[in-house]
Amino acid sequence: MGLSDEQLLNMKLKRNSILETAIILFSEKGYQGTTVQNIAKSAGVSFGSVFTYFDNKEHLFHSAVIEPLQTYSQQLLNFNPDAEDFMNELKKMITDHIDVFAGLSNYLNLVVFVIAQNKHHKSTFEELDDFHAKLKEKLIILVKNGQKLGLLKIQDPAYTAISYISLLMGLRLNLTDEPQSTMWQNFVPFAIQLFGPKLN
Amino acid sequence: MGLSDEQLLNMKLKRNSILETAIILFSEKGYQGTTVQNIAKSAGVSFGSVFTYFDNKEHLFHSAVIEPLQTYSQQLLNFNPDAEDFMNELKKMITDHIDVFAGLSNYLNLVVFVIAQNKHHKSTFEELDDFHAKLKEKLIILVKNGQKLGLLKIQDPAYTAISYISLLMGLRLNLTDEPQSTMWQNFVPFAIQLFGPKLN
Amino acid sequence: MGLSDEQLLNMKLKRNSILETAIILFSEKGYQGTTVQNIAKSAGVSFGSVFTYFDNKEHLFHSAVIEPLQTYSQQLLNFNPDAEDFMNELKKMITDHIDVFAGLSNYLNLVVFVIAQNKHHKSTFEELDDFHAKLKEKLIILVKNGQKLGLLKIQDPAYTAISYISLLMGLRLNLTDEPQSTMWQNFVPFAIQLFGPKLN
Amino acid sequence: MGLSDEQLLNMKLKRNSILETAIILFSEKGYQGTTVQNIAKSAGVSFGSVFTYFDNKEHLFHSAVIEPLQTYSQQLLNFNPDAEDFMNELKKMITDHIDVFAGLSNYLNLVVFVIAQNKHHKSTFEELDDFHAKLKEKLIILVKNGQKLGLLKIQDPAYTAISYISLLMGLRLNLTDEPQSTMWQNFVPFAIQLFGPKLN
DNA sequence: AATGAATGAGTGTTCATTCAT
DNA sequence: GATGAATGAACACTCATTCAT
Repeated sequence: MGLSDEQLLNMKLKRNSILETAIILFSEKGYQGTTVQNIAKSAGVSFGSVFTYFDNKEHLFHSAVIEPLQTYSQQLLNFNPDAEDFMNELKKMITDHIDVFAGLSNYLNLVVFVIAQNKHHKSTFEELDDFHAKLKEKLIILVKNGQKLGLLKIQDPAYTAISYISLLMGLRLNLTDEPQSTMWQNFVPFAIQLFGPKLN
Repeated sequence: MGLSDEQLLNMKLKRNSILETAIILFSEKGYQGTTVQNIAKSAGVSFGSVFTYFDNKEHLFHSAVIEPLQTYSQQLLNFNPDAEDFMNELKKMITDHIDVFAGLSNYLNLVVFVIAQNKHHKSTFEELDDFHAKLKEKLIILVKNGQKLGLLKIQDPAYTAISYISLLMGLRLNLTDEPQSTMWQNFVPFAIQLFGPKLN
Repeated sequence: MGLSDEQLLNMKLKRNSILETAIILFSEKGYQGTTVQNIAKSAGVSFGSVFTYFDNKEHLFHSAVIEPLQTYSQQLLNFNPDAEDFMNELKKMITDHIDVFAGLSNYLNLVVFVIAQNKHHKSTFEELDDFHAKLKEKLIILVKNGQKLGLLKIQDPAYTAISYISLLMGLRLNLTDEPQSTMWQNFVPFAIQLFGPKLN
Repeated sequence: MGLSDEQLLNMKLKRNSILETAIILFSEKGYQGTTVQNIAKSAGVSFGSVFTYFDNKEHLFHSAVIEPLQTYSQQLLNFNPDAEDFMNELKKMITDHIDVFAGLSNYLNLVVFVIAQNKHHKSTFEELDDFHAKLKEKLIILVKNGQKLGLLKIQDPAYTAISYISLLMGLRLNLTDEPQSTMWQNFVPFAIQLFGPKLN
């Protein structure tokens, strides 16, 4: 006997509720500082239900890090390195990226925990690292095009990409308290400068 | 009858050994992921000895974060915002800062943990934040002077300072694996660009 | 879906088993001399189960002292200070009290520990003290009535009550080893004498 | 080379200071609730010194219970069961006993702990029990004499002795808070009644 | 004799995981 | 599938005792 659609929907909602709660709690208190009980209570589900949806705590953590990555990954990779109107595309990309990072508040803490404890969360770290490599590669292509077009100064494209990503992550750490405010947009010009534009 | 000089020296060494081990382990596995037993074994002292030198685990963590801060703080504040040869001072400062951050490898993870879990490590966070504010203020003065001298483009000095610090922290996170290599120096030009120099 | 009736009954039995074991062990070895492990093993439950039923050791101790008090309290207050046949009521009360104290063997040690360490078990002590005050008050009324009726010699009713309670407690301490024997009944006449009866 | 008189005196004083502190602390917090560190600090001696004077904690506890017993024992046995003026001797004895118990405040807690935990403090308990037996025997002789002289009603002398000792101990437990006040003397008539005097 | 650092067994408590209902 | 009681390994911390100085 299969489950009714309603039941299936219900389960999906429940799983989501657990996952979202987990992201918040893990990001505030870390992996070890968060208990399964905490998550269950905050998510309003019974203790045992957490294990119905996730094999164990480590899997839950993994899902909390990796599942949102799909969305963010799309948003962050959503630029055209071969765009004709290069400078506009660059500005648009940076503006979009800043927007995404401004909204990441809880989630980025998770990423930082995984990076900091990469030996403990090995497979999770590797998935994050894959995305990081992908983003870096696409940025390198972008930079190379900008330089070919004579719109960016000549400087190492890989270091440019790393600097840029680092700035975004560093900002997220430094502005932890900030409301996801318009203030973030003020950093767009600084990010652009890292790319070495010949004219602003 | 007090303790002999030799004993006192020995105790100092022992305390140091515990503290340095704690920095490494806390930075690799976080506060909750590190056990006092771990630290004792790695430091080659008995379990009980840790408590001879530190009241409890929280105090040990606090010391692990705050005591090295004295050294780093001096190094990072060691620049002259009113220097006559402004551009040279700016380059020298950035080169020095990059050097310091290149060597921070384990320690910065600790800082990141404190920022990420600032509610849990409240008093520790506040001390870090004090230093951060101090550094920011001094950088702002520097930027203002550079702009007054006509050597830097006009842009908000506070945002400049935040961008710069964020870049340094972001780099440290992204280059976790890197040997404290000469590679780091390649990021100096990118950091300089954040300050908006009129001529490179 | 709640728990089945059978489960609920089982839990009740388990809680009781822990509590009774705790009373025995605490009374034999004191609060600090008894470990939670001891109690769990003697009660035949797992270590963790103790904490399923009692928040912590202090709460368990509190329950071990206070819960039986309800029963004993009823038994000890079960006399009529205004009875018409005064001397019979007095004798009946004393006989009953001696019976209760004869059966208290383990429990009274607990009470004694709480009194002796009243600063450490403050709230528990206060609850015991409340009962003590209630018993004393009711005894005072009884004595006053006996004196009004001309059946008891005139002596301070409060001191009479204290002497009587003290005798009961002192006996329990001194007869620790005694089987809860008929021997106890031999002390009834001595207790009566404390009340100063004009004719025996 | 022997120790000077001054040194010997000093050691005696130090040992005494430790012992007296131990009596107070053990009586307030029990054997397990008191740490050697506590005692050392309160006595104003170094931690290690405690072990210079007492082999271990158990020995210290034993001494704290047994050494004062010499004094109290003498005071409590200081009556003449064959006195000619029987009733006066009885009253004097009771008055003296009440005085001693009024002053016993801390010490009696110790006794109670030993009785309550007699299995744990076995040898200490036995020494206390010896004294108890001695006191009981002497009281029995006294009672027998009083009955022979026709001054006390006929009742079992052993139970009389036990009742009397129980009353004293019970009072001490019940009046823990009381200043060692004159109030205690008010209980003399009640104690006398336990002996069954034909005329008061 | 005096000191207090060193040690590690033992304590109360937490918590991920299992499993019967 | 949902629940939460049961379990015991693991943790931070305490403390009696030892011992070098």
